[in-house]
Amino acid sequence: MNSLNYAVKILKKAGLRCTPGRIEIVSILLDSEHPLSQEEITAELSRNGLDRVTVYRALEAFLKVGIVHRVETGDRLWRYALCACGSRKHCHPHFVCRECGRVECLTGVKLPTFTEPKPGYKVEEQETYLKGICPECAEP
Amino acid sequence: MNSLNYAVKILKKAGLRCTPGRIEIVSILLDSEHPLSQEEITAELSRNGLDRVTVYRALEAFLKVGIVHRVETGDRLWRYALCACGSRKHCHPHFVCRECGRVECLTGVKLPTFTEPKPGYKVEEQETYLKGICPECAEP
DNA sequence: ACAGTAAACGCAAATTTGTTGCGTTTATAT
DNA sequence: ATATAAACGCAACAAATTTGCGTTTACTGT
Ligand SMILES: [Mn+2]
Ligand SMILES: [Mn+2]
Ligand SMILES: [Zn+2]
Ligand SMILES: [Zn+2]
Repeated sequence: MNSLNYAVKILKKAGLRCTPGRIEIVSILLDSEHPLSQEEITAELSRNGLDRVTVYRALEAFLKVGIVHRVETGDRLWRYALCACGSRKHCHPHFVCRECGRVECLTGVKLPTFTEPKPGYKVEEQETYLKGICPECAEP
Repeated sequence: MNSLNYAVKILKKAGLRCTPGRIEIVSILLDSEHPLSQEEITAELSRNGLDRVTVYRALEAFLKVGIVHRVETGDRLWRYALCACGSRKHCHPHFVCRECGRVECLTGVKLPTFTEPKPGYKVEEQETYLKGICPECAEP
């Protein structure tokens, strides 16, 4: 199944409307290997694409129903990726390259469990960011 | 030793000038149990406090010499806390309450080690945020 | 197929958070 | 005491995201 058809399926299952714009956003996220910002998504939209505001609102809606997760690396840019785990919660750590800024989902890596780091503190979700140098930016 | 005198010591040791403004910022951070944003710091400054630009520049200088660390919880607000470890790198996870938004340094909790999560990815620093409910926001 | 309705959209303006430029003041070393 | 670079204040700027509001469109049920 191509990513456009799969996008429709994802939206339907989430109870969202299948507008051409939202289908394309989901499909772009499906085809991307790493989390994307609004600007990166807008740049990949076909001609006569969507307004920025519309992209923001779509991503917010996707987050609410849990089909994407939001990656917050501290550069004040929000990036979004489709969830394999079907929840808006993070189920893997993320790698951030200090050289090229690229962000990557470390889907194969387990998160350690912090159930109650201090008495009375209930942990519901965990985010772990590993910052360093990616293979492409490493000295050859 | 009161926090004002201790602040002077910290600034001197870091090679920064001991201006009344910077002494007060360090002292506010010393007295705080949790990381503070520019706005929170400005609010605690004595009358005829500092310009907000000055506070930002002081925090940036503190970060550069490693006397504070910056906490980035994804709400687009940077918060700063004094380092026990004497480095700008994170040496403990942080807790974020989804109810009251309060951020806390979990100084007692060890960070797990991810040396090379994927082949070729060199990790230099790690940030871990635990999100959930703090004791004060938990149902009684 | 058709009408009603709430969701999605586009555009303009606003908001939030942090940055830059530049002239003035001040802490500190000599 | 003086020189000098660091620190400061103010105004303007900048980037990312949000809000308001009127219009369009996808779906639901005839
Ligand atoms: Mn991810
Ligand atoms: Mn901390
Ligand atoms: Zn890189
Ligand atoms: Zn709380």
